[in-house]
Amino acid sequence: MALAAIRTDRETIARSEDHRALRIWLRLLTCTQMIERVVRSRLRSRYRTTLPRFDLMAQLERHPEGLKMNELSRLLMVTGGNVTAIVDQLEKEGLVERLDEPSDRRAFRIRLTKSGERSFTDMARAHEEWVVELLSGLSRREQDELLRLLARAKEHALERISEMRP
Amino acid sequence: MALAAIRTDRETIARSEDHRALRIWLRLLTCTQMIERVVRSRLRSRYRTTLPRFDLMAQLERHPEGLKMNELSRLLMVTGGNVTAIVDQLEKEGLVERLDEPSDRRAFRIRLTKSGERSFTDMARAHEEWVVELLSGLSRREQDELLRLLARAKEHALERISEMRP
DNA sequence: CCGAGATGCTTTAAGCTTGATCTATTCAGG
DNA sequence: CCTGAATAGATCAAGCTTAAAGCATCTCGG
Repeated sequence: MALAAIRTDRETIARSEDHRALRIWLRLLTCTQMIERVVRSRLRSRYRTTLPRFDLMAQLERHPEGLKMNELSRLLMVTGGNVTAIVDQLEKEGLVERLDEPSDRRAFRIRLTKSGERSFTDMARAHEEWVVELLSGLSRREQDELLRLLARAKEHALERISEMRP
Repeated sequence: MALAAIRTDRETIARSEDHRALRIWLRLLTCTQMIERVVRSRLRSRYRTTLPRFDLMAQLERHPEGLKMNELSRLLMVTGGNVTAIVDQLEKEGLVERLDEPSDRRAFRIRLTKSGERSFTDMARAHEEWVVELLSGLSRREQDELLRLLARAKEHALERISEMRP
């Protein structure tokens, strides 16, 4: 829930030029949250898991040699404390394992177990189907254009962020 | 954190047609989360508040006559239990008040206090500046096009959702 | 070689969120 | 008028998330 100050029904006519930015922001939020809600709900009801766990397993699936906690933290863009708790849960379910890192006794290397690999493959297939279906209303050209605009919005926002002081 | 199964660095060349949908989804997520993170951080450090509270106050600012809990729940798209906790916190800080609803003894009407109105006006101005700045890298035409594509993506996704079984 | 600073991971408190459940109240139909 | 169903809001357990603090370990410069 992260709705900005804007007219009663979200996407209404802007009061001024500046409101376009607020409307874009609001639409980004509602689109993202709508798809996220569907995905979260499906993962919970069909696989008894959660989206953060799924995402973490997705990162591990792409790195068969495993990832360190701080690498997971960076890739997933969440804090180390959060990664610790999610890895704890997955380890408890036997889906991942913590392996010692010989070159650094502070660190661990997290890897999917065999059970975790099978489980993830199953969920990933369904996940892709859901996302494809939810976004299938856009034509090929519209999808390409949306990708391009989101990429531009992101890179410009990143520029602004690096220029801003906290 | 809701990253899907996709190539190591997020926005890489799709393996197949279906991956375009995943890439769009991923870009939606990273754009949204990036802006959200900035806004949350600013609200916390400069105003000692949180984004959900800001959003709730935004809804109340537009309804001077107040809103019932279930109306807030619907507008903010979160569960009633969540609204209860956030209203509790804002009431404790003297920013909102719960008024009896004469026609229904089960219900309350939530309204901003004078203090809450002043506080919100202050934050809303800053919030709009931040969002405008973060999205200012896009041209006017690109912003219009992004709004249009997000609207189309949303309406199509809504259609799919209403057709899907849970 | 040693000490200060940095790093990796964990723990803690606080906040948000959901879905299920509970109590009090309202409403509609017989 | 009465009863069963629905509704409004609160509570609870579980999960995610952050920022800050703590401990163990590593690195680098003097």
